[in-house]
Amino acid sequence: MELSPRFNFNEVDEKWSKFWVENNFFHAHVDPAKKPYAVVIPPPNVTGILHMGHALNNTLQDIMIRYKRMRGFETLWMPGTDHAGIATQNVVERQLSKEGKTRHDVGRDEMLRRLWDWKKQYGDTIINQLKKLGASCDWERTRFTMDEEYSKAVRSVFVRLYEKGLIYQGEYIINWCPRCQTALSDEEAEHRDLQGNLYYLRYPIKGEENAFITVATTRPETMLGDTAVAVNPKDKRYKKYIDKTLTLPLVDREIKVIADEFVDSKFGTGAVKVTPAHDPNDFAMGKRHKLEFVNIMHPNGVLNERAGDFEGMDRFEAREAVIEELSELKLLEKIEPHTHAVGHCYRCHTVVEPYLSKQWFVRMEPLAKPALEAVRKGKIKFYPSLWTKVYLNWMENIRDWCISRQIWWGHRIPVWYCVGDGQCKLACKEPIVSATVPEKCPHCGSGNLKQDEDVLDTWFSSWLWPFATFGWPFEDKANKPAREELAYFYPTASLFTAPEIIFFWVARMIMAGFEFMGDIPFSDVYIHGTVRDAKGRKMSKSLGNAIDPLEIIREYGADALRFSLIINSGQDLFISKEKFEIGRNFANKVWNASRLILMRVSHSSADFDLAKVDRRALDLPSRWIISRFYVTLEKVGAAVDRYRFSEAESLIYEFFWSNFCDWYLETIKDRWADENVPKVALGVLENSFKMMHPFMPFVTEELWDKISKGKGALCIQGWPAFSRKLLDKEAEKDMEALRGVVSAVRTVRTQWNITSGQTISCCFIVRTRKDAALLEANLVMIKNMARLESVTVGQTLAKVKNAATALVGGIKCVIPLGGVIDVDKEKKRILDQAGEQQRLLEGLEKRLGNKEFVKKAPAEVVAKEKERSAALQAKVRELKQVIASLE
RNA sequence: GGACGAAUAGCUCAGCUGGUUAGAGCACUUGAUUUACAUUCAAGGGGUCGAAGGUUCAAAUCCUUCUUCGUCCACCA
Repeated sequence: MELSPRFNFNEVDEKWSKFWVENNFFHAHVDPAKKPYAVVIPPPNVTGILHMGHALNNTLQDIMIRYKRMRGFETLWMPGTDHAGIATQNVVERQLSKEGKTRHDVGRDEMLRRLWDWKKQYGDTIINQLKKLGASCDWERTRFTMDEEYSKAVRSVFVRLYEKGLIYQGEYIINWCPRCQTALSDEEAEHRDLQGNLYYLRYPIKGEENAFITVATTRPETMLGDTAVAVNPKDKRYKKYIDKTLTLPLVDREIKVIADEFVDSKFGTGAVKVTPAHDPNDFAMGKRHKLEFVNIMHPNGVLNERAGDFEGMDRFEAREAVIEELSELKLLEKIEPHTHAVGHCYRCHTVVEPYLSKQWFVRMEPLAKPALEAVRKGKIKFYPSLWTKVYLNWMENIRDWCISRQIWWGHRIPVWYCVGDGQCKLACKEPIVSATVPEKCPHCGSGNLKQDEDVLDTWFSSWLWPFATFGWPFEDKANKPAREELAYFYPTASLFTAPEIIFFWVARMIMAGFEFMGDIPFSDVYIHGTVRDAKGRKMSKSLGNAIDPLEIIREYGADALRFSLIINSGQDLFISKEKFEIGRNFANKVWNASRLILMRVSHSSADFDLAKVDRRALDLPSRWIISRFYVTLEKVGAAVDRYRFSEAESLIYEFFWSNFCDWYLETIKDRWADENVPKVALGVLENSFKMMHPFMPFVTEELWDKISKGKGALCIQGWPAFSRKLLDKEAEKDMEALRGVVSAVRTVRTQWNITSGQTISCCFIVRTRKDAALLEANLVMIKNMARLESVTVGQTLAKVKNAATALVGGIKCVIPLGGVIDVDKEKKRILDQAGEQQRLLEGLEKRLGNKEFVKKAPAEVVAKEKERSAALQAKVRELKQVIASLE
């Protein structure tokens, strides 16, 4: 069979991703004979296009899922997308604005129609891209957070929590995005340090000439909504002013000086302006002191009628204007530069406004309790474990969750208000909370009901993902199979996500799991690093530093993308395009090694069972490579089990490239006619495909298909079985010795600048029969690997003039070089070597002479050191003799 | 302000429970190639393991302090 000299991933990738899906290999079902292993995908936004973060996240999941599938688990990888309320609405609003319209121009129904159209047209984009990556999801189950069934779960959860008293409505200061014109949760407001100013404003004291209290603020425009000035009751400077009346400049409102412990006397002037409607702390103070709440702003950030002359100005415009006017009135004392953290909308990056409005909230403390316990007691484990503390710290200080959003794309809040038809009584003011559309008001019977305008936070649906994707709460009683599936696969096994998602999603899923399923949603949480550019900046479209994974797939192949990402994924990844060469080169190496074997080996050799072969019939390199394979297999499995994916790949890389290709395949080059050699080569290759498949599914499936046709698809093969008996310690040790000998000869070759045209011979001088036998048995291999013309093995120290020498273990290589050798140079080299060994020996002997060491160190350490010392002594002796022979 | 992490070759990092002469990839130098692969092979140079103390027979590894970076959280107006 002919293979091209390059791995043409372009011809291969699509073929297999189609093949896997068409053959339904990834469809999971209840199988009592198998253990379940389920992972739910972090649902990407429907607006999403695959970026490096997705590529990393999904490759990790795919490795684990493919690995577990091969290990005999019934694996389910549940895919789907998230409706991403604000993000999606923003996308469609941008389309609208190209037509010169806003969502309010077209109205809610038309806007929703457009949103669904958009979803139908583009919503599968990222799903298709995940298929290109090789993700082995159960695609039949692909869910969307706004599927009808899923939406039922969301409404049901709202009603349940409301009935439990865990959902309430109230007027509070929330994070408001004036551009999106919606409330945001605390997590959705991203704090960034901004260079701003601290403005010192003077508020005149009523009835006193030229007397002021100076307050400091970063947002001077909010002074228009001030309803008090607060000082610390212990602050001696201000004691006399407490309860005095001030005149609020520009709006001429009379406000009181109040005393509140919250005020930090050391900051600013020690006196704080209090704006209860525009600042969370002031809001609390306002409640404590029963102050008036003056809202000076429209939802779009433009000042309203309460702002007097400033009405109609944007908040930042007003800031300038207020300062200018106060300055003219000589009421601006000074301006100091001041850096402080300012919240930004996580979707559009507009500066968030603390804004007073009526919203729905979830009471989190009761939900957090079991979720905290589960992690504290280790029922849920984080990998790496350091994230445990981050999680616990947040959960211990959890605050209520604002879940209403003033947008249209999402799950509409299942609350209705009785508008009444004349006969309405007081009771009808109670909202009607119902999972289904109520027909009439339960109090007055009126059918004139109006649903709450708001929708729910996107995360209020995604926190149900691990069970709502199965069809929970199964209101359709006939849906028995789905119930069984949930019972079988829940709790799921592992969750793979990025650190910034811990609060948004992971913590909330754990809470929902306990609240609605009475159990953890998953037992392991693997937190992977962030993908950054070579300079360490986050990859982002706006920075223009993003590398498109699809471009890498086109140019280097999906396996190259996957392999390169994972081998760099120990912590945060610093990625540039060249980083993907390692994966491309490795996939190509796998391809070419297979090509070599295919060119020499007939397919009948494929039935060779590595695990059952009689080792005694094999040559040393074959025994060695089989043992190396099993050592690697065991370590790779252990690494994946511990979520150490980059380590697993390094092991594979080292084994396949440095051991199998560079040594084994090289040693057998002239021995394809031997009985066992082709079988071992093919056997190791086939088993390597299995071991490598979770990491590089495409190239391995392609090669498996070429080499092992008839055994079925590689992706559903069993993981090679391991047992200690398959290891061959002796072969490993012997082969290491011979590799050292070969390397030593090669070094001498390079050092003496011996080109390939020149043939040299080597004499090995050994002390033990065992070494002699080892060399004799492998002379051909050594000759080939070290490119030697002739080799002899002797047991006496030959006195050879003009010879380069090298010592490996107990074996001395003597290479007569005739005229090429510069005796002085060689002498110096040997002397240097001897000096170094001597130093090592002295250090060792000092340690061995230390009674404490001999007494306290573990016996095997002492034994090892003694052995080493003996070997070093022999070596030093040898080197001295070599020098003598050069005299 | 709090919490957590990192510092090892020019660069990116591994080094897990203290125990051979601290490793890998990239980059660099030199050489090889009618041979499966130049997306290759071989050989080499390059390290006071951030600093200072301490514990120990033994420290890159454990402890303390410091320095420098990073991440997350937080209402200092």
